[in-house]
Amino acid sequence: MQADTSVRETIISTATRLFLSQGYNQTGINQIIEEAGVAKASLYYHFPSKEDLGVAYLRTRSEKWRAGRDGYVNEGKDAREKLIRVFEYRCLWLEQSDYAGCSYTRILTELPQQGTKLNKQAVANKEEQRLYFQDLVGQLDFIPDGRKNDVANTVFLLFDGGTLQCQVYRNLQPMENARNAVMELLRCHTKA
Amino acid sequence: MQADTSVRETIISTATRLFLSQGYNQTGINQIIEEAGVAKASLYYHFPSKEDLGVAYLRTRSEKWRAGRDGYVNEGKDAREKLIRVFEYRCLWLEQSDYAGCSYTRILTELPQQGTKLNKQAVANKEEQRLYFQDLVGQLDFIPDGRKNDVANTVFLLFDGGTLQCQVYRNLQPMENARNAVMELLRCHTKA
DNA sequence: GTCTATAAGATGATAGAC
DNA sequence: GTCTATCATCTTATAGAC
Repeated sequence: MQADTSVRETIISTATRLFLSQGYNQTGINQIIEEAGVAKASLYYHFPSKEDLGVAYLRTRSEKWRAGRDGYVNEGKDAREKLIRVFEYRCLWLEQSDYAGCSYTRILTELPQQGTKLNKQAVANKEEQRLYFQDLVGQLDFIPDGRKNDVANTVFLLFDGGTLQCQVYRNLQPMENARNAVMELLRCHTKA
Repeated sequence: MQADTSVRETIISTATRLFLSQGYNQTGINQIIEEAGVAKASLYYHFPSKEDLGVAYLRTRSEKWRAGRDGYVNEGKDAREKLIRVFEYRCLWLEQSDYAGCSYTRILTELPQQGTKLNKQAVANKEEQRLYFQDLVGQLDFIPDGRKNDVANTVFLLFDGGTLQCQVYRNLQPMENARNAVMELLRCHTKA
């Protein structure tokens, strides 16, 4: 039981490192088992297929993101501060992964075929992200109810755009630009 | 000479269709030659490797994008109208490709290894995109010079975010949201 | 649960005829 | 320039011993 958990987690963490640095399709099962130091049949004992390992990878990644994000964000004293802090935590997150970008988006781009287990998992993770921003913007009482959807959409666009461009340019500037744009967006709305 | 051009273009257009719908890594040489109706050695006569075909694909895609964009955008009467029209043309473009997203971004995500011919081509294409927005925003005379970089960055973030989310959700709503956000961003700056 | 050895098929690429 | 036939390698996955 202890050994079981350990091997399984070793495989996931090795796969995570390789998927993030090389991409899912460019990482073969052989490289994963070699660098994890386990036998091929051990991997297939814990995961029926590479796709199932991919699903476990996305789920683990999502749990870690949400836990880290909530811990950091909830130190903000109100919804406005919390929203800004999501963008600041995203900078830490991107730095930690060496600018690997968004794992959900990357899987969706590498495996565009709809309906597969892995594609569906990635879509679900992106949807969780969208709803998180919608919820947070909903708590901004200085924004009229009729404008909240527009603001939430714009914030989500800036978040995705910033994440993508940090991946492309391999530095934090785009995410900082996105955070600044959100701050200005909220300022504009207090004026209106 | 005539036949040469024709076969080469058939290969590129077939590869384009498959790369956009399935992704680069998930499209094998065998499928390309089969659907293009040419022999394997013919493909390797025109392109030394799959990567070279990938570079030709990106270049062709970029030429087509810039030609279509400029034709549509230059009907706008001033820089402000032109900027909005980029986002409107992007909607047409995304619809035409069945929401395939940005070919440059997708290649960068599928082949993150820096320094390869294909990766460098994609980075160059994205840079052209960034400079295009910088140039257009630079022509907006109602924006103070000191703010132009910030505005251009935000516009570029919304463009990339919109393109990505249209790919994920397979509809035009995110790009329309992005266009609306740009319109509001420019309105805010005229007020300030 | 973990191992070694192997299978069946796909991959990118080449040789040599025409 | 285009073809057929072939190559070495890599891919995911499984069988069966321990």
